[in-house]
Amino acid sequence: MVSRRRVEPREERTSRPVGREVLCFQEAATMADTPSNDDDILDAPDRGSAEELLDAGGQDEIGAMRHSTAHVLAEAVLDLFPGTKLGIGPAIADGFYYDFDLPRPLTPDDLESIETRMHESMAADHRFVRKEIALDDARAVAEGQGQIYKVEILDDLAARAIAGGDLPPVTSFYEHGPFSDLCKGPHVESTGRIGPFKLLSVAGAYWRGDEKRPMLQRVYGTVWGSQEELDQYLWRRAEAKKRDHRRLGVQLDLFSFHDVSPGSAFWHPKGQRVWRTLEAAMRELQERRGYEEISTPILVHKKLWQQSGHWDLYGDNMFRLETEGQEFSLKPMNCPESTIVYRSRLRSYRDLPIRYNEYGRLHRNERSGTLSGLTRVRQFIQDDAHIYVRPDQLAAEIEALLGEVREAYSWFGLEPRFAFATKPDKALGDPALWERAEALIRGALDSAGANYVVKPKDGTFYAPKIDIYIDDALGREWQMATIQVDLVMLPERFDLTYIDEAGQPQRPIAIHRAIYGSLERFIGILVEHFAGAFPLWVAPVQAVVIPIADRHVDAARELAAVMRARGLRVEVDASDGRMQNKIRVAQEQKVPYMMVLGDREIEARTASPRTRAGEQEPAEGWEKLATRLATMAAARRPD
RNA sequence: GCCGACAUAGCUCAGCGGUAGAGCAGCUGUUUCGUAAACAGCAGGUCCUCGGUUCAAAUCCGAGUGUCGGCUCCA
Repeated sequence: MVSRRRVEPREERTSRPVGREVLCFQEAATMADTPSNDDDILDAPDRGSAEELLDAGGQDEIGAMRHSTAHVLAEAVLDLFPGTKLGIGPAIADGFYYDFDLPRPLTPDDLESIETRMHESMAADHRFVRKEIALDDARAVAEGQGQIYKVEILDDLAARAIAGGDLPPVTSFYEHGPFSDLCKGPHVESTGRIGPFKLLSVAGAYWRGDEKRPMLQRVYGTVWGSQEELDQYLWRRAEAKKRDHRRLGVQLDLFSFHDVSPGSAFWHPKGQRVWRTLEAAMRELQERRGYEEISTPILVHKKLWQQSGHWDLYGDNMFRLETEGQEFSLKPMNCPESTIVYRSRLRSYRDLPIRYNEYGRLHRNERSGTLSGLTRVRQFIQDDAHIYVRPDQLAAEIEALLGEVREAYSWFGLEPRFAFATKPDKALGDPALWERAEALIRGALDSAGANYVVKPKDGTFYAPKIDIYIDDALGREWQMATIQVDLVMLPERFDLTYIDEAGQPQRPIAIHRAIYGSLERFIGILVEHFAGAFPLWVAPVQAVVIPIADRHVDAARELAAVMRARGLRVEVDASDGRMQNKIRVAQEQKVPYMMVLGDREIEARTASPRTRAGEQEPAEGWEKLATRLATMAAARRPD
């Protein structure tokens, strides 16, 4: 079933505030989010209409309040910093922002005084009054006030009105107290109706998102209907900070970053154990599903990238180097090289599908400002695979892939959601091929019964794709897996063929797929999702044996050996500390099971595991216990 | 890359012109303990790097690097 409703950005939850949801001004809204070159995926006959575009977040009450708070923020800033030029101030998920061109950078102290000033405005309970005004008059007013950004918006509005003839040459202002702002509304009745709020941060933001335009200062804030909701939101933020994988990565000794290689993780033994466990699980799935693993060079001559199209379209993101007058690049993707293996001999229609998986080390030269822990890196490894199929096999293969996604995510208790991303503006290949690929994907999604949304123009430059999203334990959305159906880059550019029943060469279709995506990123997300308390099967240390006194250490080592013989990852805490302290340490390391060993247990050769949840399980014989835990771990359950 | 902030012991942080501190971790000793922190002592730092101002710089200024919050980009 095709989701024919317009993809509604408001429904997207993201892990950070994204200011594109709802915008105050027509042009801003148009620029930010409206697909201009639509196809039948979208059914929005009224898209572009003034009514829709001007809706400033007031579709619901809380949106109207957030937007109203942005106005009060602007009032306060204008009051405290005369001469401030206003940008735009929309409602966003969980709050609002306003962009300002200020005489000097804002500090955290400024936020406090701005908040104070805002409280005054709210106490005064100014009414929000809507004023209709002719565009020309509005422009004159804005110009008189030196509000150059508003003038720009009004000029654009006027241009559209003239060009389209469908806009009344009238616009609206909203006034409250001394403040007036170009705005469609709606707003709450008065400033006194605004709930508890808090200003959160200041950040730079280009005017209209264009890096060639001036950088404005964006103030982010949050506002809620009740103190309780505000507190809950702030708690969620604090909780997210506690779960931050960069923080837990240090605490749990999983990985570190160093300035000798910005954007690339150093994996410590425990992190590497997590890594290898995930990799082994995926390899097991892949072998079971008919994949064959390959391995290709990291350092590759530019002619390969010229052939694939990366050199032109992706070159800025590639690390290049030169030797003996020849230019090479570190590979940013595995795909072009998989074709070399494919082409190493003639392929028959009977050979397909061919499924090559590869855990290749990739380098992408991400801009320095975008690097962020494990979620945005310059070096990473994907659980990557390239599948070559006949056209008649495509639908079945995609269905199988959707099944793989569901299986793999069930190991972590994650629910995948699907999004179908179509042709971007900057794309390779014949538009007819794109149309065909998109139709095939939609058909496969439908027959797999997948529930999905459509993301227009969000495909890669060589393929439409299915992106898979999950919501983590804090309700944050993450993009994870991707399935890309490539009729262009690999098959056409590398002239791939197979010989059909009639002895004629035919073009295969290539599918690029990664289910974890980058292992780095996936582990980072898992750390945050589980707050570091990995499921038993993933935990770097699955159990710690805790001898009560020194005389119990030998027995503890024996028990550990019994458990290791069952493939469990077990450590013995033979330190000088007291048992209580050893428990505390294991607890802080989020070790799933602790086995306290004293005279009683050793006598009976039993142990009673304490879980990290603080539960005490009944005593069990060593062999039985080891077998039980090993069975649980092998089941790959999400707890 | 751009805007802003930050960078002090392994970790978390204090000090903010007079030459470096705490807690935890580590080491040593005492303790041998029954389900989330035993006690004592010791050791540990080119205060990110380079340059400048100053009698004197961790502290003020500039540049660089890295990190963080965003913008932008994004397979």
